[in-house]
Amino acid sequence: MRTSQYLLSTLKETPASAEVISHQLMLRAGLVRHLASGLYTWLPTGLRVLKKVENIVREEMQRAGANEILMPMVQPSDLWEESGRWDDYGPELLRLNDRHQRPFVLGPTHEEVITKLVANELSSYKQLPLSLFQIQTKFRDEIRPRFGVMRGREFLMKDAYTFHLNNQCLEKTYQIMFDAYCRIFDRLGLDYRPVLADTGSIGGDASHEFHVLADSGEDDIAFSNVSNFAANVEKAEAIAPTGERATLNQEIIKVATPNVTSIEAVAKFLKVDIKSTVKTLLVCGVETEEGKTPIIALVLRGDHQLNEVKAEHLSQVASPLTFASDEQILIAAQCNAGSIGPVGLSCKIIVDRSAEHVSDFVCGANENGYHLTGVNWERDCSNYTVEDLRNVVEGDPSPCGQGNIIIKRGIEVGHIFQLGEKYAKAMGCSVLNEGGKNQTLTMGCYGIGVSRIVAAAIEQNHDKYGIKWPTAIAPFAAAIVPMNMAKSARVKETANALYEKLHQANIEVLFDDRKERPGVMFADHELMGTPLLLIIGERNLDNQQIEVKNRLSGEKSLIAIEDIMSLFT
RNA sequence: CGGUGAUUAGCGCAGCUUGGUAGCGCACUUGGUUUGGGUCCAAGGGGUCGCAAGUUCGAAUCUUGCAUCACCGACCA
Repeated sequence: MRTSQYLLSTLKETPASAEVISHQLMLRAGLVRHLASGLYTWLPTGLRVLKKVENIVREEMQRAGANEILMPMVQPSDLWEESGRWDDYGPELLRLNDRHQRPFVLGPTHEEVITKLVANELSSYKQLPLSLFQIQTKFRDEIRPRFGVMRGREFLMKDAYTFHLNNQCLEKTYQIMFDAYCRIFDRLGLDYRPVLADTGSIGGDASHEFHVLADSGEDDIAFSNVSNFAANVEKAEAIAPTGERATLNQEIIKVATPNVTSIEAVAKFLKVDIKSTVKTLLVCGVETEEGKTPIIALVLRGDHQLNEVKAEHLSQVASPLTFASDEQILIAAQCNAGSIGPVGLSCKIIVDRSAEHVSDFVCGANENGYHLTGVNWERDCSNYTVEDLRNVVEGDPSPCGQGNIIIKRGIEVGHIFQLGEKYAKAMGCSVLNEGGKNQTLTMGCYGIGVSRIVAAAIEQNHDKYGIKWPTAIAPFAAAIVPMNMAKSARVKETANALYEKLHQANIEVLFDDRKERPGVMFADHELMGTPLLLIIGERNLDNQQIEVKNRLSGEKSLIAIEDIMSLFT
């Protein structure tokens, strides 16, 4: 490709709306352009990278035995009604009507379509297991798109679905997919980790997320500093403190704490360690048969954070997690949110394992402007149950039993899980088994955010000059950068000949034939992250050499023109 | 949806307090100059100042409403 025929749109200045480095560089290097919130046009350079990621994903899926298909993005609503997600999915699902006022959705995912397809196509256990995948645009009307293509509303995703007669078979395929994912991220050249994940509303047994480690990531990942344990903080168990609770030696006292509501302020005001306080959060419970919403108190140690996923999984707690309104709080505790405590509370009380381990603690008095000190479990409050409710924090013992937790940020680029029968049952997806009986299939599903990977790769690979693409996904293998081609016939001839040679050899090379000064060219190619610059100048032509600069290592070297192909083997 | 901030040329910004013919840098066009790290000089083109209403002789500037965008929280590949 010659720059004179190429849409090379680099920017010197960073657009003000771009917050994270990958978004800034994607705009500056001319990879994408913003159209509307969460919607981006991929320019030639960006599309080249996207296609490379896509191809690696495709090759590894095929190697794992999956068949590529392509499903429609626009899907009839009745499929979604059949699965129950027409009501469950919420406003993230973009719904639209066609000219006959028939309702459709823009596909955020394709479980319905594929399960229906397989229900129609398969009839015998002999056809199992079956793996299908597609690489396609998804649309999710995200509440808050951000960080460019990292969280767009429209994005490119690889979604694979596998179908099995039983769980053993599903587990086997799940492992094959797990391994395929590892190969994909290895080939992409990214620093990533598979981590244990919450299975979410879908349920099922096993689930892993694949995270690219980066400080700008939106997820917290808990690692063990000793073993290879890794889990999303949402999922990581906070194990119960060991040993006996310290013996109580204080009497319960009510103290005035005027206008002090937050737990930090209370600890400071009363001059106690925040670890000797507990906080009480009121949430909605599961609706009763009479249609009433009970209130449930969740009690955590003052310095700990509620893990909403864990709370939501409790059978008594409403899902999605809903905090009690101010009115509900007033009715349940006779006070405002800043003064609630477990003592004397009449609603169901669930105490976090760590909160249950403190003695002589401080908590709200269920009276505005007052807290209690010297409170103790059992003596002062006994009607409660104990659960794991909090987020793990750095230094906690690892749930694997080895070492302590450290926490790092990650960008979720893949998620695999065992779906079970949920969709197969709903969509009537079954085959005849060996005994000639109808048997519902069990499914797995496996996603990769292809466009997100592009952004994640940049987050992990850049310097002050621009992007440093891992070789496997660089938009071009090399750029030919001639010095003052307009003045030197020799440089021009050599550059053209070199370009023809590389082009003939199917090497993706960008020939910078602009009439620009060298500095401009260098800056642009470094911004775009081209791995190799082939610099042709009068200086080295007497020796039939050109200079090669490596973007990743920064090394410069001279190479004989005739040996140029050795760079690409 | 809640909180914060923004909206003036393709991009980055000034002008608004104190209303009076819309400006700077980059980019773009033309000519010259320079040519191994974003040269320099000159001349140009490009804006109904987010939209609407109001106040006023006069609004980018003051008032009100609306829209859009971004960031912080719940969603997720």
